[in-house]
Amino acid sequence: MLTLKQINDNKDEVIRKLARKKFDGKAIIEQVIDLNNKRKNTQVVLDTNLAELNAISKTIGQLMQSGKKEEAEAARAKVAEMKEGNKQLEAEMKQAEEQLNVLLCTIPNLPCDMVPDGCTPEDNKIEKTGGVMPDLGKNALPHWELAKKYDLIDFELGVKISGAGFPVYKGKGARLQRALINFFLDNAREAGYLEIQPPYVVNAASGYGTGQLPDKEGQMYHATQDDLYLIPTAEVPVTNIYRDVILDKKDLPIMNTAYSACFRREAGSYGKDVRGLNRLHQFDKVEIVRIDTPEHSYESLTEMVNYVQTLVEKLELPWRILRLCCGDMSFTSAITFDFEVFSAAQQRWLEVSSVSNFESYQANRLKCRYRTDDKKTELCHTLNGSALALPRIVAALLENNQTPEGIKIPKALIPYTGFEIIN
RNA sequence: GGUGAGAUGGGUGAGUGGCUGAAACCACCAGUUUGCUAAACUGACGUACGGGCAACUGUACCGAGGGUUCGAAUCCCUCUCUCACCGCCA
Repeated sequence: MLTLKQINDNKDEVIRKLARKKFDGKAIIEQVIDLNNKRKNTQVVLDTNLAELNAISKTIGQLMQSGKKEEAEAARAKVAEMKEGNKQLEAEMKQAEEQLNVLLCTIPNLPCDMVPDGCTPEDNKIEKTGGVMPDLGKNALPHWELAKKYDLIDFELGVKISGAGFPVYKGKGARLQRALINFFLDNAREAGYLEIQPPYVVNAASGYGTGQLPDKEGQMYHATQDDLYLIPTAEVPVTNIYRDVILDKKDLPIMNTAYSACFRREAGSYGKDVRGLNRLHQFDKVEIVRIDTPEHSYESLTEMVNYVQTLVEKLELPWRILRLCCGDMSFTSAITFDFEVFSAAQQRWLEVSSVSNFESYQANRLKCRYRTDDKKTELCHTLNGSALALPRIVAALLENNQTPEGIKIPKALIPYTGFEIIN
């Protein structure tokens, strides 16, 4: 969430930036500022009262010890009535704080100045493209047909065991999954990321820390008996490592990577958009996470985008980078670059990565801070990106590399798969 | 699942009603000494929200929430978590 300081100091700018994100913040920002002022005024009175009470209590102790009973009793009576008023003030403080918190949670992050205007995916800006579009001729098969033909993935079997959106990978299909995970993790490690193996279920505090809760509760599977949530991405457990932590500046940027299975309920969509591997309830992903100083976070973002680019290049897929417009970005993001690869049989671009800088928005909820050179604490910036999500990569690999002889594995991946062709 | 013990500052750990925002030690930071390093010595050393131009200062926080009391880390209640032993088990 935004900080009160951000809102107080730059009210008009905040409202203007929120408007770019199609969020009418005028009323709510005014409300936040009023509420905060009210809270401050109440605190001044309450603190003064408490200071007086503390002083009197101390006096009573001294009077008792020196045996001045009557004076002590008199002071006691005085204190009793003061306390009543304080109860009221305390309740007001608490209420104001709670209301503030609720309001702040409903305000999205501000888009940074480099984010283009716009509302819909059509307004996203194509930043960069690369790779070669394959020419598959007339009889190209979509990946779900290829998966069946070569017995790589069994969607119906998944339905039997779990439900739609839980495919069963078999044989070279399963080995391809494992190869990609290792390939991505090894690359991340070589790029300087520390590998983490996080828990796949998290508590409510973690869900809140990264912003899945309280609003997007429905997106996560919830194990109600133990009140734990299945993670929708490794971002949740990994980022929460740094919840309520004050980092040393010399340890920044923190660079973590983690593989995890990801679980998403995602009710709603149907049809060809969700056919095959395009959208699943369970999928595999390697995530990269960075925690950095505000001064350096945009350099980190560039490095992350460049790193993801190396992955799609090594996989020899046609790719493009989109700079998302204000309206298409997530609630918590300040700027987002999406990576898409072209899936040639479906003839469509598939999103395989989303790299974002959240600036201090997430860190404020997480209370993730670092110590500046002058020993002050300041909120960190958090960033993350997929590197990469497997299913759509697999879809594109299968479709783009199909030949009459079989499906060819890109060179960089062969050491990981142990085979060069699926036939 | 059963039984017992516990939760205090970056760490170890003292503290059973006022002199404790918290001893001591370690770590970290600044300085002195010293060819360098080390050692030794001196000092500083929690977080948040306020007030003040500032020096500085108020309040809250000893797992969380409530209660008793003029006054709670300390007493009472509830919850959460951790550890140990037993049982079960990958």
